[in-house]
Amino acid sequence: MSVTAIDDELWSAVGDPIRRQMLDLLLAENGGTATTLSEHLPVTRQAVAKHLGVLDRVGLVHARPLGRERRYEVDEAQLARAVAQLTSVGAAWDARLHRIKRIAEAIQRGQG
Amino acid sequence: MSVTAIDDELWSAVGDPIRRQMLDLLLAENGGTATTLSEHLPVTRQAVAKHLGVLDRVGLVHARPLGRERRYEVDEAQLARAVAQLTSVGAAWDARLHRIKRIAEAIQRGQG
DNA sequence: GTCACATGCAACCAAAGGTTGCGTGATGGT
DNA sequence: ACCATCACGCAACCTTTGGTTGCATGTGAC
Repeated sequence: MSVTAIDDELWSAVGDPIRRQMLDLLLAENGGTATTLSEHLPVTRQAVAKHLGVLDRVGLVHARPLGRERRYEVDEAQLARAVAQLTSVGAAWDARLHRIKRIAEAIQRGQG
Repeated sequence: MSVTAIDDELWSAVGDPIRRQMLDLLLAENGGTATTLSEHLPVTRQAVAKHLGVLDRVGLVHARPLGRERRYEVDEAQLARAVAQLTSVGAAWDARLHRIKRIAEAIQRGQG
């Protein structure tokens, strides 16, 4: 199996900078709507709504109708899973880099 | 500054699943060309060449003409930087999640 | 009821990822 | 030296994705 044995959908969901900011905002303000989020972002409400759709589809957020609003909240378990995957990929690359470094050093010793 | 105080270009470079696989392959095989990489990937050589262009532009890989080939190698320092950023974003979200959990527990204690 | 506001929907645009086809330049065998 | 081959680069074209504007709908407040 590949080093990046992760859920590509989940990764690509957090791969977009706007979506990352949205997750930040949702965490910071404990939820929000397309309208409130768009006030803090450089894109329109409709663009935010589409991103919320993406995040919803991969389960990173959930919507709840609240009056005439549609309030979104972060699914903490799913975000934790995404964080774990980020960490995992980073760790894998890190391990490869370290292994390469060890091999390089071994060669150095052998030749030096 | 935002929690995701990272270089968006660098992130979006590793945000693409094909490019992540390419980095894996380049690390595993200690470099490669568009042709050799495409043999292990579900896309054409031309697509791989475009991705290599992206990775090259953000400095994650460097090309070196070698005979009639154009061999690419990972820039270890830059990849380490990318890994650090992945880890950093993950850590930030993780901290927020933990803080939320603590607050929730405090409320629980207060109400219980 | 009516006015305001938050959404939802549709059409339209631009950039990114992908493909095919073709031209070119260096390798290598004869 | 010659020619077939292999690796590349370039260009045209297609599809998806992120973004916009404009308009219709529904819910809340007064």
